[in-house]
Parts: sequence; structure tokens; C-alpha cells
Amino acid sequence: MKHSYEATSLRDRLCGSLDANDVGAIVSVCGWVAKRREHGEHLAFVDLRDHSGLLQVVVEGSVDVRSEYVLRVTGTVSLRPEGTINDKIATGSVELTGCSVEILSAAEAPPFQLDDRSEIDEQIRLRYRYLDIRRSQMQKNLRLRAKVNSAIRAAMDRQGFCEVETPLLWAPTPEGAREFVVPSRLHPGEFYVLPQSPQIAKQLLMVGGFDRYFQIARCLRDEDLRADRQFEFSQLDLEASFVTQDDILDFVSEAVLDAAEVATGERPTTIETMTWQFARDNFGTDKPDLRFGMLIKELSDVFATTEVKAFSAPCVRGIRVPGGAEFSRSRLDALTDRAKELGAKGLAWFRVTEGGLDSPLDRFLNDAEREAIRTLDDSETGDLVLVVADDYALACKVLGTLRTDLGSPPVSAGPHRYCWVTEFPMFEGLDEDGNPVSAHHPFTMPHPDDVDRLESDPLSVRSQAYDLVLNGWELGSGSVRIHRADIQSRIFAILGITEEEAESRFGFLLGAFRYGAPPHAGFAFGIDRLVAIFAGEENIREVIAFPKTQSGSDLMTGAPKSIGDKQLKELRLKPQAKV
RNA sequence: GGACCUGUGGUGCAGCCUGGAGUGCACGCCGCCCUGUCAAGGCGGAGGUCGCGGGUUCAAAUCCCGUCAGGUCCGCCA
Repeated sequence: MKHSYEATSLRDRLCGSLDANDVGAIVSVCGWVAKRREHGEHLAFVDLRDHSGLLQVVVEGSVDVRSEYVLRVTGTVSLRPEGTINDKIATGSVELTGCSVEILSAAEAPPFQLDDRSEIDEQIRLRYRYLDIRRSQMQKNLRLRAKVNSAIRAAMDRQGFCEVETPLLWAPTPEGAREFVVPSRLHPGEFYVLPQSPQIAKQLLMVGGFDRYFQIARCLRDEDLRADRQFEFSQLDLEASFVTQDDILDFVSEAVLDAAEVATGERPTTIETMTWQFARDNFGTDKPDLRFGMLIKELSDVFATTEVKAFSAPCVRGIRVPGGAEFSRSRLDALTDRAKELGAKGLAWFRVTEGGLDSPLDRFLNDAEREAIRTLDDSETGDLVLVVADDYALACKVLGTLRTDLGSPPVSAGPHRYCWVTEFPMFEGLDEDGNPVSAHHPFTMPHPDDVDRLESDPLSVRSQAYDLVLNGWELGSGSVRIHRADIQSRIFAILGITEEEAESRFGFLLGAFRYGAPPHAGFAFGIDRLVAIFAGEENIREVIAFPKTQSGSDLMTGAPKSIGDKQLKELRLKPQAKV
């Protein structure tokens, strides 16, 4: 089937699109030389590659082309002679014969082979990213991303959302993530920042009467990089007025499920919902991976009056590791190190054996304690039980992390398990001045049932904030926003933000809210992470055309780089010498 | 800011623990041969600052210290 986008002035078809139905057609194709196989001066085969696939070109006579030469080949689509059909490629039943070959561009030997067989060091790939993305895996990933983007746009459009672009040059609003700073030439000594998200802009759009806004927005955060974090990333950012939390969950679900359908061919039937408290109790984290069990079990009651010093703590909890009794001592030591890295004082391990428990701590346990551990989560002989005793938050963090370290299937293997996590706490902990810290952001609406306790017991107050989680990755979060000045003032007061401070930091937003702010709520989720999971990639760099390294360098362009004195002078900037 | 892993012809690896001549494997590259290959095949060849610096030693790719780059993680990411 010929598609309109295949044909151009230079080519008629894409290499990978030809098959037995095209036999007899005289076509021109363009692409790169993937492989050349010469048989003396009378016959040569060239595998021509474009993003659609490979096509074997038969040249009668010799041909002076090398790998990665760019060719335009005109020839007849022919069935391959019997016995020479190649099942491994989509076009393997045909080949191009009687060809004339035009060299559009010669090429040096590439620094690495562009086939799919070799694992190339990422450093090399990133230095020659323009070659790396010529490889089929990267073509696949980036094109998948484009499909996801377009499915999301279609879903938002269908739901009546209006796409509005917001500024990249924004005002500093010191709060949350560290911002990238842009010096102003016209106002020397003053700065713009690149937005960590369009949060405030989209709330202003609500005030402005765009009751359903969305944008596939670039967000920038100057924080340390990780496998799932780049300086710049893309979010589906949305906000709607005259809605509740449930409306937002519906809007987002629609977009995500559409994207999933386009990406995987299958529309997930459900997105589970659980409260933040439930997630923490059972998974030890606010981003639960539902693909496997190993839930965290409570042991605090059993050890409430324990003689075992290591277990004298407000919270004692454990997980069962199926088959973990086989772990070597060094592996168990590594787990203990990991627990300590996460802040635990130690990690207690118990091999469940035929006779009971194998553990250095076993002899200190009384019968009830031993029985509770031995039967934790229906443990059987051959399992391992890991126990952490600490305060609740740390026990959650340590066991939750060990759970995913030990149980999480590879991204490419597991099913896709989506999950809404709701009723996040309004505040998490206290800052150095003793003020509660916003868990989401200071414009988040408290849970209606908890508003009374805002002042008396702020840390117990739930918010109307929610996260979307996929396979243990936080895809995004959102909240119902505060649109009433009285509640906003109370929140600022609790956070220890004075009126003057609030005015100087968010004045334009608070000002806008004085002119008729509709109740509104919104959400944003990371497209890089979503696509990475769809693509079966553990690392979002694999779905980004030109990513940065962990230290924030671009190995291709060499960024960041110094700028010339003239530019510095113009911006009135004076770099300090490196220490 | 911190922990751990990695760095050896163009590429991917082995060699390092237990020091002894830049040794090996696969791919690629160059030349010649080859009329149905498709990870083509045969013959020949070129290609190295063992990331960089210092130390130990008669001798360092190998051991030690430092440093740079890449990765994973902790901190950080409202």
C-alpha cells in the first residue's frame, strides 16, 4: 500500500514498505547503505536502509559504495529467486533489480556500527547522537514518542481542552526545585528563570476564562540528574475550572489510556485508586509498583514489649522475599548496606528454613516473635524475611526501596499497572524554623474533612492532591487548587509565609485571584517517563533525541560552554574562577 | 556534597585478583579474490599515550594515591 507521505520528488517509496504486491513496479528509493556484499565484478548486494526498514538492492557489476553512503536507487521490484528469500526482514521476499545507483552523499566509516547487534557505550552514542538516532531502536523510540504525543493531543482536543503556550522566560519564584537562570541584557543584573512547570501560568489562564487548558510543556529544573530525570522534560500540563478531583482524574485517564492504546495496541481496562496512606502502609512508598507482591507487613504489636534491643522502635515491619533464603552472606551484607544508605540503623534478615529461622538474631527471639517472623506474609521454607525497626517513615522508605530493588521486574517485562494515589498529606515534616512544608505546593486545597485541623494539627491534614503512578514510576501529580483568599491566607500563615512575603513572591497570582477566580484543579504528567515505559526502556535518555549526561553535559555540542567576553560584558556578568 | 561500578586499536570484550615484551577474541576498516549473498565467504594488511597525573617496584594495563569522563544510587527533585 502506497502512502502519500512516502513519495517525494526523489523517491517513490520507503525501503521497508515494499513487498510481493509491488512486484513489477519501477521505483526509486532513497536511504543509507546498511551493508554491502560484493561478489566480484559481476554482482553486488546493497542493503539500503531508511527509517521504515531494509531493502536489498541487486547491482549487476561492481558498485563503489561504502557503509552509510546516501543513495538514490531506481530499479524494478522483483521477487527473489527461489531459495534466496530472507525471512528475517520484512521486505525479504523481494529485491530491487536492474538498478541505477546515484550517490547522493558519500560517508566516512562511522565510529560505531549502526546495526542492532552491538551494544555501544553510551558515551560514544551521545557524542555521535546524530548517528545513534539513525539506528532502528532509536527511530522506534522517538517515533513512538511522536505517536504518544499525538494521541494525547487528540484526547485533550476531544475533551474540549484548548492548547495555550506559556512563557519560557518567567519570573523567579523561589519555591521548590532550583530554577535555571537567564540573565537579562536589557536589564543588567536582573534575571528571568526558565519555568520548572507552568503551574502559576495555567492558574492564571483559569482566571482568564480558559476553563480547559492543556499544553505539552517543556519544564526545566536545575537539579541533579537520574535515570528518570533530565534538566528539561516534557509534561502534559492541564488545568480545568468548575471541576472536582474526579473530573481531573477522568480527563487524565482518558489521555493516558489513549496513549497506552496507541503505544501498546491494548487499552488498559482499569486504573486502580488507593490512598496515600494505604500505599505507604503496604508498599512503603507513594509510588507503588503493583506488578508484584512482597507487601510490607506490620510487626509492631508483636515487638511492642520485645527484649530484642534491635527491635525496640516505634515501628517494626517486614517483607517476605520469595526464595531469598538462598542469598549469600555477601548479598545479605549488600542489602544491609543499602538499608543503611537509606538511613536505617540496620537490617535484620531471617532465612526461613525447615526447622525455623536461620539468622544471627534468632536466638534473641521469644516464641511468639519467632512465629510471627516465620509466618510473615505466609512465608515458606526457602524464603527470606527482612525486618526493619525504626520510625514509621524510615521503615517505609527502607522496606519500600528493598522491595522494589529485589522484586521489581524489568521495565520491558512486566505488565502496565496504573494507579492513582489520592489524599496526599497537606504537609510533610517541618523546616528548620519549625514550619510545616508543603507536600505538593502552597496552592493545594486541603481535604474538606480536615480543614478544621489546619492550625491545631497541620501534619494530620490531608490535601486534595493526587499522583498517577505506573509500574512504580511517578508519572505526574496534580491537585485541586485554592481559589479562596481566606484559605490561601491560612495556608501561608501555617507555612510561615508573611503577607509581605507572599505578595512579593506570588503577588501577581494573588492579585489575579482578587478579580474572580473560578474553582479549578489540574494535573501534569511526564511524557518522557510514560514513553520510556511504553518503549521498555529503563532510562528516559533512550526516548529523548538529544539528552544530557548525568553531570549535565551534552557530549555532542559540548554544552555547557563558556561564552565570550563580549557577551559577558553585554550581560554585565563576571564569572568567578573555578575553585 | 557522598557511595559504588566502568574506562585496553574505530567498536564490543578478555587480560587486572596473583606485576614480567601491547598478548588474545569478535566486529569494523584497507587491499586482493569471488555471479545469489543477506551476521556472505577466502587470503593478506593497517591500526594502541591500556582515560590522565603521580607513587611503589629491577619491572605497572595489572598494586597504591589523586584526577577526569560515563553510568547507577544517596542527598536533592514544592
